[in-house]
Amino acid sequence: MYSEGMSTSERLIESTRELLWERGYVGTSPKAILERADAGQGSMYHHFKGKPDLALAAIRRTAQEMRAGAAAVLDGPGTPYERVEAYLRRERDVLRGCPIGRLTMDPDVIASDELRAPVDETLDWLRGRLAGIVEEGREQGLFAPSLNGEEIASAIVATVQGGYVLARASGSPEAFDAGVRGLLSLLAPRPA
Amino acid sequence: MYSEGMSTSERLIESTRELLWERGYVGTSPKAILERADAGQGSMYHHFKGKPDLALAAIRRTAQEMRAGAAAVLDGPGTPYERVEAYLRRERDVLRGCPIGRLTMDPDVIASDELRAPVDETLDWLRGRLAGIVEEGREQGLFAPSLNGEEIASAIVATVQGGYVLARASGSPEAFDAGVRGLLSLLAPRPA
DNA sequence: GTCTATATACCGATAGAC
DNA sequence: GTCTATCGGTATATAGAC
Repeated sequence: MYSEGMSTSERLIESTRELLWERGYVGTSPKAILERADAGQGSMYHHFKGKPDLALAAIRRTAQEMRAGAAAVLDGPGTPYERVEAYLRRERDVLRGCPIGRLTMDPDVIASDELRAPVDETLDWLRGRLAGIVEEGREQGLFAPSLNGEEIASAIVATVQGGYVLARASGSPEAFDAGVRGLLSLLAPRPA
Repeated sequence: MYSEGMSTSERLIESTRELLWERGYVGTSPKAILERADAGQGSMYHHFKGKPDLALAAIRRTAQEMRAGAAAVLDGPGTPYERVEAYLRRERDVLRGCPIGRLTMDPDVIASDELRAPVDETLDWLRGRLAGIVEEGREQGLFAPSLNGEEIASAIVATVQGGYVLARASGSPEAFDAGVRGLLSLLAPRPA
């Protein structure tokens, strides 16, 4: 399933990342992970303390990757509006949902401060980053002075996370795109 | 757990509704349902064909209830903006998440057209209802002519659904409320 | 580091007595 | 309608050989 150059522990983490994305924490069994990683029981319990420990490694890596991807867009060129737009219109595998956001619907993840931490930190970082960009745009007179950076940032991230919900419910990315277009139309910079 | 006047099949459905909300479909076992309903294996398989059949009854009822609750607010008095605001600011048990929306993160629900149908229909109905209200507001000159009812409606529902994600990630309703305030500030009617 | 064997509990369902 | 018994399979982990 993975390139030969990948260590067993790497294959375990990558398999876990995929399964957590597809099926969540509760829906992912060690057995399924081992089959996908082409590894035996012994390997998993040698490298990791158990399912929660392996999941934590997987979640941390996914969180890190998500941050890097978002940062690349948010640090890109353009006006604040253009950077927000680039983030919202960014190519996504919409029907697969957000590998980080979906974990918030997992009771065992929410019940564990350790597993929840990387999820919280990632979304919080994203909101903070967007809030700064919105504030920047407001100072430039691009956005109305009545807008609050933190609040708009929350609405932006929520629209994306909720867009996944709508898309998966309907089985089509259309609702996600509609929500993004709607938010962008509300956010459109005032004509100079 | 339930009033004595409730039939076994009613108790089974109610227990399933609670567990689906708390733990999702994958995370809910017949055993847990039976314990909560104070019923035996035999009762469940007498009244229902199995777990999917019972879950379907529970989901349909929850969907029906959610529609009725939303309709009560959306059909209420006030301008279109005020009705959208009433919907967004409506009291919610934010940290519990949406009992319908959360099902979209359940792989077994998404894999089954039958289980997914009530979820899809409910969110679709909600979007349609909100789209009508936004269109109404636009005709009244309350909202900019550039806005599209369907798109704004999608953004509204997505903000709510995504708000649950942010709240559950952080363990606090604050992010949900911030997103709602942000969206409302963007939507605020143009001064007449 | 990896393997196989083993363990206890639970999964979702069926059978048949009452 | 409800109960208990039973089923083959899986969940998550440990033990110990190699």
